[in-house]
Amino acid sequence: MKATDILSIGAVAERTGLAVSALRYYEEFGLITPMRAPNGQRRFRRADLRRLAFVQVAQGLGFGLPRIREVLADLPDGRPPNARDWKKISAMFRAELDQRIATLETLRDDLDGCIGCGCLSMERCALYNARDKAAKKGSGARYLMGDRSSEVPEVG
Amino acid sequence: MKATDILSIGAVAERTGLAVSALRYYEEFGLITPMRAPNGQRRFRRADLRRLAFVQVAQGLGFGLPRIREVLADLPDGRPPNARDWKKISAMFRAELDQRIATLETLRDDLDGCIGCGCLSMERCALYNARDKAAKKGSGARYLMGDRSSEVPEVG
DNA sequence: ATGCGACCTCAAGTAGGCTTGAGATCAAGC
DNA sequence: GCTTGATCTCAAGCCTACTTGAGGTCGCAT
Repeated sequence: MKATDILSIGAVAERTGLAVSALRYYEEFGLITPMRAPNGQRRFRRADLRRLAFVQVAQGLGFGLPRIREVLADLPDGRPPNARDWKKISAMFRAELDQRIATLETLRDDLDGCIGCGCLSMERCALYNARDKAAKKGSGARYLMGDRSSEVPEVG
Repeated sequence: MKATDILSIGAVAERTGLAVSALRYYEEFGLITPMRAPNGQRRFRRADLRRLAFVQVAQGLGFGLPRIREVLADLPDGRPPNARDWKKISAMFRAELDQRIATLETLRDDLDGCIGCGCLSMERCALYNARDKAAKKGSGARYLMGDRSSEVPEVG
């Protein structure tokens, strides 16, 4: 192993694009467990870089940190994840994405079925009722990946 | 108009399924502007119920309150939204959903392309890089509609 | 020896979307 | 007259994923 296998928090921040503060937070949260130098400074290994890459990808897929922590607990710590490990994870990701896509498509279809009715009836409207199944799972956080709520789509 | 056209906050809460506190918050936020009884209590009209139904649907579609407020500003207050109003809104919703679905599908395809490689390379991995475009649009809030991050999908 | 940058800890702040609590008022029922 | 329940206002708290700030240490270069 080369000396570059042991990295300071600043070096890791630069490599991963994560903020130093985020790295410290991740440690506190239990996503990574860097070693410590005698002076108390954090020392990161390759395995930590892999874990962090995983965290970033999983976040991009929309997973929350608690869920990511769970999944990380299953990933090998000392060796790179092998095809088997990765297949397991990716199958889960895929199921997750398929689920989400399906939900959105249902919503879109309901929307199409509703165009022009303008009812939004609490008793009858498919869209109104879709909300119960689709939304309000988490207590906060309803913004979506790729959310463009502050932009104004130019539509008719 | 019948007497039931004027509702107390409690009655509205019951009808819409929203908490009383949420209704007050919505007023403060500017989503609704209920009238006031001489004693200071809020009095809601049918129009308010429609607006609230709209808020719930829009939230289900993943819009944030600021965006919903914008859209509501365009909706008629005194009369039910007509086909024209509704078509405008629904076109926007649809664009929004199509966008989100496309993003997820891209992500899923990248994922499929990556299965078995296990690299998560910061330089080369499509998934890792997808994160830059797909995620981190908002500052917080990465949870998704239909998020199941606290459940564990039974996979392989 | 002094200044600089990188690091440390711990506490508090941010945004979004609410909820909860304290303290007050009001209408109705007994 | 008094309690009960619904309402009111205003302030503070909660959750996620962090950032920011205060105050201190470490090691190196000048």
